[in-house]
Amino acid sequence: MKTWQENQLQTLQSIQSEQQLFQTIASLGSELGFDYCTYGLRAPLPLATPKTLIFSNYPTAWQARYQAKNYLAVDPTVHHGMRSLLPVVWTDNLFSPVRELWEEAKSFGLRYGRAQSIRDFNGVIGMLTLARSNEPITETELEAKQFKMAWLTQTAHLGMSRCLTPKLMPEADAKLSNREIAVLRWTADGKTSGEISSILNIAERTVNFHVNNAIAKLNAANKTSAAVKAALLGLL
Amino acid sequence: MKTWQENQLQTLQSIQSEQQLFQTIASLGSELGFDYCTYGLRAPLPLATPKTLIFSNYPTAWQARYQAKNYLAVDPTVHHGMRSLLPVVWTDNLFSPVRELWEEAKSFGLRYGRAQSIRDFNGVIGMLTLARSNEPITETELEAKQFKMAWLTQTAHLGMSRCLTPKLMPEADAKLSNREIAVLRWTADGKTSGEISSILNIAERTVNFHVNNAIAKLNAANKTSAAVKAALLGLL
DNA sequence: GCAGCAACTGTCAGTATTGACAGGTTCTGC
DNA sequence: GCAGAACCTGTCAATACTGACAGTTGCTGC
Repeated sequence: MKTWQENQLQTLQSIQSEQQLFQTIASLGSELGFDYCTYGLRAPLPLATPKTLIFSNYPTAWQARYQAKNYLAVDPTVHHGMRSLLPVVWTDNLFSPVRELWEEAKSFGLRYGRAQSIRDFNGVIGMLTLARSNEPITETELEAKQFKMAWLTQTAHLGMSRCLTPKLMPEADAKLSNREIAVLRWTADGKTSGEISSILNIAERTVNFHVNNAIAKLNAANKTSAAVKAALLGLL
Repeated sequence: MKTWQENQLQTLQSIQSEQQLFQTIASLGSELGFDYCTYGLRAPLPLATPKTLIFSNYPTAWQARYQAKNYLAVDPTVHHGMRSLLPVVWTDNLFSPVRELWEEAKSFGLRYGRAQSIRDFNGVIGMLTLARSNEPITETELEAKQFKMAWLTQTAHLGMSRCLTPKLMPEADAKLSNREIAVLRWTADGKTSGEISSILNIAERTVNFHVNNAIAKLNAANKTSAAVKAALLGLL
């Protein structure tokens, strides 16, 4: 017999389309008592212009508004989710720096919500928000549901990132050879080609050879970019 | 009134010594029915020689044995925890590649266990293992406790990494200026100083100036190392 | 007003990296 | 036996980075 969690997990892991996956997640959120559900995913690369994807069943008018005003850049829940794994519940205090966003959200019926983020081993961040219009979230309810919500955040992200990571970051499953990995590791630690050649007892030319192969495999512009990509993607 | 989770969280966040913290975590594990508890933490830097810390109340003889045979390098639970956020339950199948380790562990009374890892926004990985000698872990028990165990994994790591990150990676709280961050971001994406000077409309010399300041603040040997450190530590 | 910081710019010599030239060895799987 | 991969090595010219020289400007907080 499978546990409830394993069943849920298996379901979420077997779905191949991200749209269907989100529908399933939203319905699990609904079972937990939340009409609205939003899942956001942020790739760690490229660093200067990070890619963010959002799946949501919020009212479309609010989604449009949110995008038009670029609320993503100032949303305190997003800000929190970018630097903490702890769940956060929507409060007046949380939204105090951006009163306008908060008032507008409430006018669209988004009054009570809870968000939590997670970071996987490819460096991809996922954030799941569950929200509703009517009933405030009580301490008692939190106590009862916190675990399930955390679990849903995690499994939702596992499923979604499985679908989306290959599209957003094709380099994530580059196969680096052992030598390429070793050389990149030392490079990332700040060693020059000459130093690495001493460490590995090979010619400096060979070090550069492996570095260049890694640069090509990672579709990087240079050594620095290759080292950063490999490190962020957990290839080292 | 605070929820059970918030209380636990607050307790774990208020303790300052990592030893005391581990004691508290172990007793929470005990409440969940597991006599043995191990928490391992792995810093993402340096890449070539990563630092790992382990806190454990396993029999000391087994801990010594584990270290002597360098089982850390082959332990399948560690291997799993390094690349997946999913919990893993000890099974014969899991340990099939390293029968020796598994037989020895059992001889020390480590028969039934469950491990899960987590990765925070500094890139630090934490893994919590709960184990016991006598009673097998049933599906029913898992279903009942999975959420709490996941929660404990998370809060344990939050507390432990709060204590240990400053010691292991002092650069983690380096304060980079806005320009330093911008320049490092583009550097990490593979742009040369000349390209960045065009992007930011400043002289190439100025780009190098900011890069050098960042290198100093991050205690890095060169540009590449600075970019990798900043990226892995989430400073960008 | 002034200290301190962030941001900006210049030159120059020495060192490192990149890209393109052209190979050889060793091992694994079919 | 042979293809393919990983691993290894050499030279050379162009480009990029590093470190040390020596400043100016503008803003913030005391």
